[in-house]
Amino acid sequence: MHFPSLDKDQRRILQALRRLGSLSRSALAIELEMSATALTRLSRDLLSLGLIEEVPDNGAQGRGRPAVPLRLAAGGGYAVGATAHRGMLDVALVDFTGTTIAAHHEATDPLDPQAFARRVRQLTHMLVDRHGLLGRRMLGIGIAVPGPSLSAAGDRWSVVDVLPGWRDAPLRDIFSTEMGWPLWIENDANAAAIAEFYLGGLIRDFSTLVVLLLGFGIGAGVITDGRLVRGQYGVAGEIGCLFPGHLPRPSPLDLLATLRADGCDLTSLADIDFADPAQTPTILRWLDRAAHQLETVCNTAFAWLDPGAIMLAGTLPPVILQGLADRLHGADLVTTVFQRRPPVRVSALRGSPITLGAALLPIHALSVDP
Amino acid sequence: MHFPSLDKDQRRILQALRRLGSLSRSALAIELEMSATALTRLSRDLLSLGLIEEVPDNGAQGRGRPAVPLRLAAGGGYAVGATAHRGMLDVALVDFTGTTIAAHHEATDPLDPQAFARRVRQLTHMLVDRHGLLGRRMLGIGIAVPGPSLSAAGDRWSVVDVLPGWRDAPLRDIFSTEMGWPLWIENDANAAAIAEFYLGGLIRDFSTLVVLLLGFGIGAGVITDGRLVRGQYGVAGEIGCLFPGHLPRPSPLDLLATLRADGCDLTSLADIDFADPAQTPTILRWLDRAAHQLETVCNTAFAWLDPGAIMLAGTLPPVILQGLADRLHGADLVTTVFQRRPPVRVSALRGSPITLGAALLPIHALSVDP
DNA sequence: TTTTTAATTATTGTTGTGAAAATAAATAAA
DNA sequence: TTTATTTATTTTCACAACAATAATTAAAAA
Repeated sequence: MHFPSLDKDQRRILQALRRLGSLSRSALAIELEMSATALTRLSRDLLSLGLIEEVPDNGAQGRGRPAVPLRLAAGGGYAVGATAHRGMLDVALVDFTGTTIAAHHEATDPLDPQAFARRVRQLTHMLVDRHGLLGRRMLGIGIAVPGPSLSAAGDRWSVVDVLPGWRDAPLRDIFSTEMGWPLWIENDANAAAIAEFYLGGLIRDFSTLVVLLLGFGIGAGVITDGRLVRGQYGVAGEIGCLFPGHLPRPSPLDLLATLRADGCDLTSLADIDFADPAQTPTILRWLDRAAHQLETVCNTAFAWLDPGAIMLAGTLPPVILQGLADRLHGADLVTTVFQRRPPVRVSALRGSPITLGAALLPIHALSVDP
Repeated sequence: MHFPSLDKDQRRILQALRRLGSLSRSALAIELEMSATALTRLSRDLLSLGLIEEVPDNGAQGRGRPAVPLRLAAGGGYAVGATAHRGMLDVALVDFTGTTIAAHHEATDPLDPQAFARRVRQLTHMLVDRHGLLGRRMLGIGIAVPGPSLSAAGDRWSVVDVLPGWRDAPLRDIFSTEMGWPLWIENDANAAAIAEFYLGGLIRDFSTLVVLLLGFGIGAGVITDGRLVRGQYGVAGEIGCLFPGHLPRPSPLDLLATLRADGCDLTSLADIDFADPAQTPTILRWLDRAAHQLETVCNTAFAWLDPGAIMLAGTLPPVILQGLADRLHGADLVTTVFQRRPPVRVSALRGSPITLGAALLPIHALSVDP
């Protein structure tokens, strides 16, 4: 049922195109240090698989036969991503280039894994139908889950208690029997890291990065040398434990609680409004405190991992994330190697990086060797 | 000049033997999920390269043709490791299994990179001669250097100022012109991590680990999924920066300074003696403080990297390292996943893990794909 | 001698490879 | 307009690597 696995050289071609956009065969041959012959053959195979395509109408380039650039083909296939949250369900479809084809968001009652899988399957069928993808190649589905990315046995997940009925469930079995597609299950922060890597443009400049996900709790996804870091037991990046239990953590829920304690009458994260004069002072104060708490996180990330960038992502309004980034940017972080400024950025993705990253998991798996 | 690079499957065989000791061809075929035919061919090649050998006199095993276990061949080659310290120079030779053939330690005046390379070459020739290795295959030399493991340009090293004349020197050029052997240059803590991985037995149980190196400063080497983590700019694991500049760091030099401040008349680390009643109280006090400082380091290591084990290594007497480990072991670390105890251990290597790790670099390079 | 398990050897077909030659498609020059 | 030149890509071709199957040999115990 899996997509025929690709050659190492084919993978290298795809990854080069993902990083550099479009390149002619001869430019690829130079970039990847392969013979033109090999490149002709490999690109022919990838073309016939529909994973890449020739760029039409390419302008004048000087003497000689004009080069025909190659690029990833949107029609190379599509992949599905789904996120399991408390009280909501996100599904996204992306094409082979990573572009979003469709996204769906809905509020739900808490679902057990079986019900979740059934609903995701329904939604996928609906979206596939609506966007005319029936004939196209389905590369697989990625599911982002809050909690560690592996377990002792390798198939059970210690999902945090926001999802009743999920703890220690054999998610892989449940999902794959329910859906039948090639399946990837990943921690939500890791999924977000994948999304920022491929869609946030980080792949162009960096091979090592950290994504801080301020969601229901606080987690991090780590990529080094283009690979996800999961750790010995799958709990790498679980930085929530760095915050003492009796103190508030710099999460969106904490901001909400802070605002409420200050007398603001908010019911959900969506009500947070930096422009509201009643909220502004509290938010500013919270930003200072949260940034201060995150300083430690960033410092230890730099010390241990030396990422090319730290991305902030999560459910907070962009203004607020930017406020955190500005404060961290001005802070006295330890990354003074090579005189660079602390490269803390804010996610610029449209759509949930978690769900998009989940959808990219099947595509990522095509690009890196096992 | 490089050793002919090995096949992916050949590497897998070598790595399996390194992890499991010795296995028969059929056991390897099962372990690595390859056909017996393939295993015959691959092992024949490795045998003729002299990298593996058949284990003689293998006892009775029941009916059927007895299996002939294979193991790594000590005669498969030798590798050299050298460490550049302030005021001393370490060289070690290891065989292909990683066993130490010879080690040499000498005090020197501060050397510039050229003089260091010349001296290392001299010593290597001497040791090769003395141990009759002339006909054997030289796999290369690894050099461990204090400081980041890469640089912006990729060939210059920001070696810390303990080595005058080394900062920003093009070490790769200098060493390879001076010595002519296949060359690896690595951060000292990373080298120590390689040594603990292969020689400390960690490879048997873990693929992710952290080595804390308490040397002149304090650094760490990180291995995830069997690969060294270097980070975007080669400063991953440079955890010295986590300690505020105005406070003492829990390094051997700091212990020495603390002892002196308490009136003990010591001239070097070698004079530190836990059994000396004049020192014991100070050392105990220092242990408590140092362990407390290292708690943060361990916690952030667990949070970011989820290592299977954290090894303590360095120039301190084993009793003192063990004291640190005991305190960390009892401390309230965050690694309560799967109810395991914090796996903080003390290096049990005989010989300097830095120099041994440097010597293992050429061997490690044979085992992992680029 | 038979049985059992380990390891090797044909045998065959597939696949991937680089070098060199050939072809394609443009610009520059005559 | 024609021809030469240049660069990109493809084809041809001889060959090495490799895997899987089946048949064979090896070395022991029953």
